[in-house]
Amino acid sequence: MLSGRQKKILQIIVNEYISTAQPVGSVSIVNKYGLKLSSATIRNEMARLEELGYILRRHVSGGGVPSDRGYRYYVESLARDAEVPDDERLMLLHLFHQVERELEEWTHLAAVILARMVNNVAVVTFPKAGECRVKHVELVSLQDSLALLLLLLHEARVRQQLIFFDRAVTQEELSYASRELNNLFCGLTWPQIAAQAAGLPLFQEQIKDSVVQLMAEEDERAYEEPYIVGMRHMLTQPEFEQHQNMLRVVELLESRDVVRMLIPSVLVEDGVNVVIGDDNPEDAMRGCSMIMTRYGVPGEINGALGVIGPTRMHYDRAISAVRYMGSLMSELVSELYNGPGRQ
Amino acid sequence: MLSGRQKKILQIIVNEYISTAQPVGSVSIVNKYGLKLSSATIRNEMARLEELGYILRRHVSGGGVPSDRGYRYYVESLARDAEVPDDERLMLLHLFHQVERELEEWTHLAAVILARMVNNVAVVTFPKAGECRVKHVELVSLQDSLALLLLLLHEARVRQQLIFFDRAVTQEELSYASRELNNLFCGLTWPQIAAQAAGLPLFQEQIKDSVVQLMAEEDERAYEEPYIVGMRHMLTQPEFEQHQNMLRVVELLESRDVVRMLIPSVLVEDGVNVVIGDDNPEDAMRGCSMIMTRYGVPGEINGALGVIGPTRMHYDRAISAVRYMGSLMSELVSELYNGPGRQ
DNA sequence: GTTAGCACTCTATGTAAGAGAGTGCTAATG
DNA sequence: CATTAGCACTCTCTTACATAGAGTGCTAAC
Repeated sequence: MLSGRQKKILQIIVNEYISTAQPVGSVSIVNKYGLKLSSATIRNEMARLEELGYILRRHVSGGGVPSDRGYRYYVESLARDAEVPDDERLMLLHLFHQVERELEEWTHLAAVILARMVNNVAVVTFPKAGECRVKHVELVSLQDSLALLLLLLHEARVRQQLIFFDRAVTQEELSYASRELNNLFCGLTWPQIAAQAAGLPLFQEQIKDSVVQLMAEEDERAYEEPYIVGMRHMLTQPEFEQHQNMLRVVELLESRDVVRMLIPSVLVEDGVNVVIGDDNPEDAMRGCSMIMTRYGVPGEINGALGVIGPTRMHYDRAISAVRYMGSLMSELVSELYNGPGRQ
Repeated sequence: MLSGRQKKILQIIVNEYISTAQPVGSVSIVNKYGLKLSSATIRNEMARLEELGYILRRHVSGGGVPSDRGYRYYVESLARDAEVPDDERLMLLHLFHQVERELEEWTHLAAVILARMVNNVAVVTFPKAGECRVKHVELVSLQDSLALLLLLLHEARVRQQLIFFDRAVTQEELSYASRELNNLFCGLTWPQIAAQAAGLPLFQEQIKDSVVQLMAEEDERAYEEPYIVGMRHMLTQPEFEQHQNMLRVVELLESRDVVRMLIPSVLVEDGVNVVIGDDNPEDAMRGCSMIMTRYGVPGEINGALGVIGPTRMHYDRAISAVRYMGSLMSELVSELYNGPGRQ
């Protein structure tokens, strides 16, 4: 266990290192924070902190740098409860009400704003229901034997696909089929649709296949295209001045795989999730931390959003920003989903 | 005018510098390319080339580096006619036929492939018709007074918008309105729709407004979201080892503004468009070149695609790749647009 | 338990020297 | 007259070394 003084010193070291990116020495601690202690005492305590693994030294006589463990302690005991100041909240609310009432706009805006708030990369996924259900089916003839299938799913999500028939099909036939299939499919998930008895006209069968295929794809690619925004901010951080570090992270982020892989785990638990340094599954992300949260309507719609940056990051700011943005997006989504009628 | 020999030497210098990123000296030219000339002669010619502005020297006694002018000459006279080898073409064709028959998939795939072909950033816009026209209108009731407007435009592009009515509206009313409005709007542009005489039921008027608004937006934001892919490739280039250079370019690319601004000019002329170094309007792009082309169906659908990289880039490869990708995408688009019936 | 004092360590910075690459010029050559 | 050999010269890059500065660890005194 850390003593109160050790805690305090650790906090100072982390704060100082976070904002200067320079190893923190015992003298500067005394000078800047006016403790009623001498540098020698600080040194003793720092030696203890190093022993316990909370700080590291790059060289025997270089100042202290927080270890992952140090950051973790800092986050657990000191940075959890920060809040976004009221005026900033207001400004954000305002921003969100200025754009179109559309999920796509919102998720994108959330990513851009979040990235700017924390000066790092922001990740925001499009929210998605557990299993998609048909809301409406529409067929539009494009040419003789070519039609467009429009599939409206719950949460106002639209999917489309071209369908080629092996014979000419008129718009009337298609309209009729739309009505039929709407009655049959509305409200169902794709396994339910697939399980329906056959016996449809041949070309309706073909449409059914397309519907099932589209929905299966949709369910499968859970969080396909997260917005990943703000590299320009993150790359101004001094840790990325070395070309190699920078490259590894850019590669990883641009491929999106990592981010995508990480998201499912976030959705399990509620609240803000902080992954620091070594905890990252991916090697290239060892020097980075991620702060993520789920958002949406519990049990109905789930999205994830968060921040990625170097381990040396303003955790208090990042955590509060992520938490607030999550709650804001949850509100927006549930408003959209449950309808705006019931204020 | 350059003599044949000067041309040859310039070509060697550019080639050599492109692949090594090192200033090219007179001796290495003689050694590597087995010219029947001494290094002194090469030096004389290089002095002349420098005088004419085709090459630069960083220091009095550092080898030659192509200037923007040198690159331009190189591109004009030497790299215009390269072609993508047949086997690579086949492979690409194959790749495109493996994915879904969908524009979005294609544009994204084109960007990814192009970036990998040239080891730089690729830009691909979604193609877009000059003026969008209504193909189909559909209305789906979501709640009492909330409906979703689905607007299908030509080129199988779908737009959607939520509409709030000030009274409850049934699905029957909406379906009826869909049919009515389809008859009225089908094939029209938004100014034509807006110009139609009024006299519709009030809530249909509201739908009309939404349609017009959606289409106007669509026409306005011409090339909104180009795919910009492959930073990881470009950033491996040695010119981006300096943090500053890297930052400037990442910032520019991530903001997308520049790319968006550049695209209209590309669409004017046919063929592959090469912008080298200083020609770039944006300061931060001075060290970069862009190779762009339009694609699509002339006069009907236009998209742009191309490559961005440091001025020291494999122009022959880049130009041939862009040209081929343009023609490939044009084929795909026109096939989709004119229908696949007429091979 | 805390602190002053001091020797010690490591980095960062600046300077100097030498190697290497490449040039420009001059004079000789075919 | 174009070409070439030869050579002095220039500039960068690397290595080595010295120095200043920051910071520590330890010991002894308070």
